[in-house]
This record gives sequence, C-alpha cells and structure tokens, in this order.
Amino acid sequence: MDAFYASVELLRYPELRGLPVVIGGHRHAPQEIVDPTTGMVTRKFARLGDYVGRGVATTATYEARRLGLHSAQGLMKGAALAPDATLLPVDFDRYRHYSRLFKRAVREIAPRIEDHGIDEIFLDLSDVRLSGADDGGAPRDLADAPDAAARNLAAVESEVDAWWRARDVAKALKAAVRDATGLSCSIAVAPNKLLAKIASELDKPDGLTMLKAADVPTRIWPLPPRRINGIGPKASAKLDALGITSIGALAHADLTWLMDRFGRNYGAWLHRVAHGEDDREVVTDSEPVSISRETTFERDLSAQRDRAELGAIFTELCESLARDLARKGYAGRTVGVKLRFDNFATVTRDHTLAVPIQGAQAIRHAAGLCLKRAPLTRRIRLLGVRISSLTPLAGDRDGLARVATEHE
DNA sequence: TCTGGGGTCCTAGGACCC
DNA sequence: TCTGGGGTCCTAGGACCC
Repeated sequence: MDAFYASVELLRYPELRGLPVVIGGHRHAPQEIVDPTTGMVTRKFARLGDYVGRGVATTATYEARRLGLHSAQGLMKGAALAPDATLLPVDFDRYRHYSRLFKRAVREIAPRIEDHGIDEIFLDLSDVRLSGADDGGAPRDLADAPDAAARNLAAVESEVDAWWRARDVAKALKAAVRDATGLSCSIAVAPNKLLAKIASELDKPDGLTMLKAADVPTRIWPLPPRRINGIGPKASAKLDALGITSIGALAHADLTWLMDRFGRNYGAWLHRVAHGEDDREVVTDSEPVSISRETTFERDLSAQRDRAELGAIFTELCESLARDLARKGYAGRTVGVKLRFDNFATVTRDHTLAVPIQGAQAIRHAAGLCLKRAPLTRRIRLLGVRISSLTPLAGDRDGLARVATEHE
C-alpha cells in the first residue's frame, strides 16, 4: 500500500490532500470547531513545529517526503525540517480496519496470500485466472506438440500467455483494492518474493511493475544493496566500506570473499540474492511467535525514585499483553522483559515456565522475576513485556479465526 | 532536539541428555 | 593419565522489517 497510514488519514481529512502530512505520536488529535450559526465544522490540526516529545514519524505523505521527512525520523527532527507540516496521531485500529479491507478484496481474486505486515502481502499468482476474462481457454497440453521444436515454441507461448495474464490480474487487484478502500497500492509481478519486493518499489506510488529474471542485470543491479530486504543499515555500511555500492557489484563479488567477511551463511545469502535468486514459498498460514507490549516514557525514570510510577506502568503493560493474548487465543510459556536505558542500551531477560500461562497476574509475576535479574542502576526510558513459546488455546475457534484475519 | 512499537530470524554459549 | 559426538532447550543480544 502506498504511504499507508497517511493515505488512510487523508480519506477522513480530504482537506489535507496535497499538503505535507506526517503521522506519528499520539496526543494531538485534530480539534473540531463548530460554527454555532452555520453549523459548519472546521478542523484545527496540530503543527509539526509545535511538537514536543519522543515520538517518531511512522509515515509521511509524498509531499512531506519532498521536504525531507520520512518514517522512523524523530518528530522533533522533522519539526526543525518542516515546522509547517501537519502532524496527525497514529490510529492503529483504523489502519487495521483498512488492512482487512484491502486484504479481503485481494483474497477474492488471488486467495494465496502471505501477510507481510499491516500494509504488504505476497501473492502466489501461479493458478490465478480472472473470471470472465479471455485467457485463451484451457492451458495448452504441451505433450500434444508434434516435436521438440514445437514443444519449445508452445512452452514459450504459454509462458508469454501467463505473463500477460499476470499483468491483467495485477491490474484487477489494483482496481479491487481501490474499490474496497479508496487507496492506491503498488504491485510488482516477478519470479520470486525477493524480486517482487524490490520491484514493487520501483514505480511507487500506484505502480505496476513487471520484472523477468532476465531483467535483473539492467533493472536490479544498478540499485544500492540496501534495497534488498535483509540488507539493513549495518550490512549496507559494511558493504559500502568494502567498495560495494550496487547490487551488481555485490553479484560480481567473489563468493568466498563474501563468506570470509560476512560469515558463511550471510555471505552465501548475499551472493544468491544479488543474483536475484530466492526459492522461498508464499506462506499462506502462519502462527505468531511472540506477542509483546512496550512503552517509551516521556522522561527517563529511576528504578528507585520512580518506583511507584514504574510499577503502575509495568502492571498496565502486563494487563494489555494479557488482553492481546486472550483476544488472539494464545497462552505462552516464556515471559520476558525489555529495558532500554538513558544511554539507549537495551537488555532483555527471559523466564520459561513449565506450563503455558495467559493471565495478567501470572504474566506480571513471571515478568517480575525477570526484572529482578536486570541491572537497574541507570535511568530507564523504555519498558516492555513479551510472551513467547505460544500455544493456541483449545476451544477458541473464534479466536483462532480472528487471528487468521488479524495476524499482521 | 536523539532515536516508537510491533514483530521475525539468526547466532552463540551453556545446561543437560543419551 | 584430561575431557567424543550427537541432540534439544534456554537465554541474551543483535540485525532487520513494517
């Protein structure tokens, strides 16, 4: 989905279209002002320049991106860059709603969907046929061809057919998503998930990109390695320092040289992905591995001096986690805490129980044991509680069905 | 004016078992 | 009279993703 959170917000605040808007933080909802005589409603939006706090931008409209604003950027930093941009608070419930809408619309056309976050999916289009479309009838039986050359030709023709069919399917998907949500998305059709993901960003927003394996040298190799899903800031910086600034350069790097510098597994993986190779399946059903809640405080808290406040937040986190767990229909055996200190260093502590738990009190008790083992000398900026080693709760078919549609 | 919140996967060491 | 070779589970940290 294109600039998903921001685009959802523009649906309800159309007067912001065309303006730089940033989504982030949580305490600055627009004020509605009703004119007592006319009854006309005008909204007063928060100005990014007035923001004070520790929030980051989750999404920026394309107009805001032109001013240098982008996701994961601190809002205070963004405020210095573009003080007159509009700031809207995040509304996850609303985004989840639109997420379900677009996924449902897609599922009607292409049922083999892999969830990849709230605003992304992978689709297996192998067996998708548009109903009512003239797709040349039944697939040709290659065995009917009289000789090898004819079989080859028939195979090529059938591949070409599939290619144009996939393009029509992608067009139909975009139309269905727009009908269901009023939102635009960008789609790429490619031989695998790796290439589809990269290609889907080549023509954003509202893109439709068709990419064949043979296109990799011309269209993928010029891109920086960072565009590959799995090459983040660290690996990218290291590649840069080694003089590798494009995916093509990575493809031409020696395999053993890469493995020596990045480890056997990661080095071999870098080599494969640079050549566009990826054999991962589209996974249509998956269970969550962990569920967590965390919060960053408005000011750093001391374990001694702010004990009461920390305790209240800790309990609240355990209660929200227990609610999430119940809503999704799971119990878990491993409870963990996460602490981030004033110097941004992060520690975690885990505790595994003999039997799965799900209640807030049991979670709070186990998390308390973890907390006792954590260093508590520095001031704390973030506290989190997590539960893993999950087992679905028997008898909660409703819950499981909800998980199947909500799991993002 | 430092850097959210929700996740997944990988690595590495140690305990423990056969 | 030095300490094999598997395997699993648990813990902690870190890179990465949306």
